[in-house]
Amino acid sequence: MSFMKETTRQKLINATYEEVYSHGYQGAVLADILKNAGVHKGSMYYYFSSKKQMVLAAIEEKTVTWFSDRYDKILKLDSGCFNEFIETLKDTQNMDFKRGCPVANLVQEMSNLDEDFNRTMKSIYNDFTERIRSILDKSIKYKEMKKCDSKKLALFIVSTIEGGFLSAKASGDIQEYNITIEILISMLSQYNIKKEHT
Amino acid sequence: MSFMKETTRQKLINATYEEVYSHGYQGAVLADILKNAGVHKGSMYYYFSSKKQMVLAAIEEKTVTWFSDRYDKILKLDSGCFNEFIETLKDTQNMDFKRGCPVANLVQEMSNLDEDFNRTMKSIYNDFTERIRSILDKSIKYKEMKKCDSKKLALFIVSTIEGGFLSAKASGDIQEYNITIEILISMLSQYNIKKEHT
DNA sequence: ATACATCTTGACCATTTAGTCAAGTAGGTA
DNA sequence: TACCTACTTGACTAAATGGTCAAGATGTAT
Repeated sequence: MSFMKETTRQKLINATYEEVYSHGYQGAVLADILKNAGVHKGSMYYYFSSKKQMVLAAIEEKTVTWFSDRYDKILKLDSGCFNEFIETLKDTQNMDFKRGCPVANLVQEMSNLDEDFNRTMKSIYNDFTERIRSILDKSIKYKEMKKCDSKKLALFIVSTIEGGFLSAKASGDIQEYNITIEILISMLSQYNIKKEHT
Repeated sequence: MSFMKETTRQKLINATYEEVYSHGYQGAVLADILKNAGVHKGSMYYYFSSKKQMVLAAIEEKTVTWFSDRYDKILKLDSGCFNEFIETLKDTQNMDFKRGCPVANLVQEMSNLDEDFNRTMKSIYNDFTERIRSILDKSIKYKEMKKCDSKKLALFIVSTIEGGFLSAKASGDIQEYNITIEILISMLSQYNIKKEHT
């Protein structure tokens, strides 16, 4: 029962996330979500009060993990944080350059149109930046990185990642992301404190 | 006649651009465009075969100038190109951070959904990058900038600008654009060849 | 004046789409 | 068995929206 409840709700959350990631919020068609979830309409309205509330729930529950899956393992490290971060930046696995960044997509589409979306996306975007900042702070703490304004630098890094993501989506060429990251890394290397031996 | 023709068509182009800039393509409502343009529906279908074709025309005609208005004056310069470029990056006039970058918005929303939009946005985005590249090449030519891979660097700069634009839209804080640009400029300064006197 | 081409008007249509609802099913419990 | 709560079903509705069309206006050339 409680198990079934989770299953139906989770099917909806998953299908909603996919549909919105592919078509945006305004382009997401409820009937298609329901078809892909294998759930009937009335059943959906048992769990969610509206399409918007369901999408908001899907975004919050699925997008938060998008970045954390990627960067949280770094925060568990004590040493090697900086290098591991650089390596992670280069890793394009699990990145869908055709559809772009699910967070950026919704920021662009909805932030200026709906206050609830604005709040949600702002929070997710900010969490991402704070996560990067934590990595920088740890790198500084462990003397792997020169002191700097980590808040500003984190914002710069996030902007560049998102911009690289966008460039790749615009051109249809993953290389544009890779090149952007390559230059970002070369610029970040001026903050790197090379270890002679460890 | 030919004058009236331009007027009606131009009213449609302008209203379409505004509507799409504000609500995206999928959120743009034809009736609202027509109301704002002060043009009747049948009249619109005299000039354009569909909503999509009208939007595509509006994007092409209005967005191409978005960046060129901003950067073309730099290309007319022979010396001082690099410094002028840096100054222009800092200039946030005519930038609407609530609505974001009109090009980026449409890339995010439509590039993976429609081949015509994909082609159009790719072309505009590429033109922008090429324009930046020309500025870099000129700076290098006039020895205001160190030699570098201007194509890659231009892409990096565009990615960062767009990412900064996105960050500002996400947070609702123009400062996030300013900070991103500030760090970009400090990183670009390593390419700068300082003139002792001129 | 007449005729032709260039636009304009707004009523009308077909489709899509989010949301409602009353009836039904199933599992647990007394 | 009887009953209750938790959930499911799918037909139905109302509104929004892109697109069509036939008739009308306007201007220009002969």
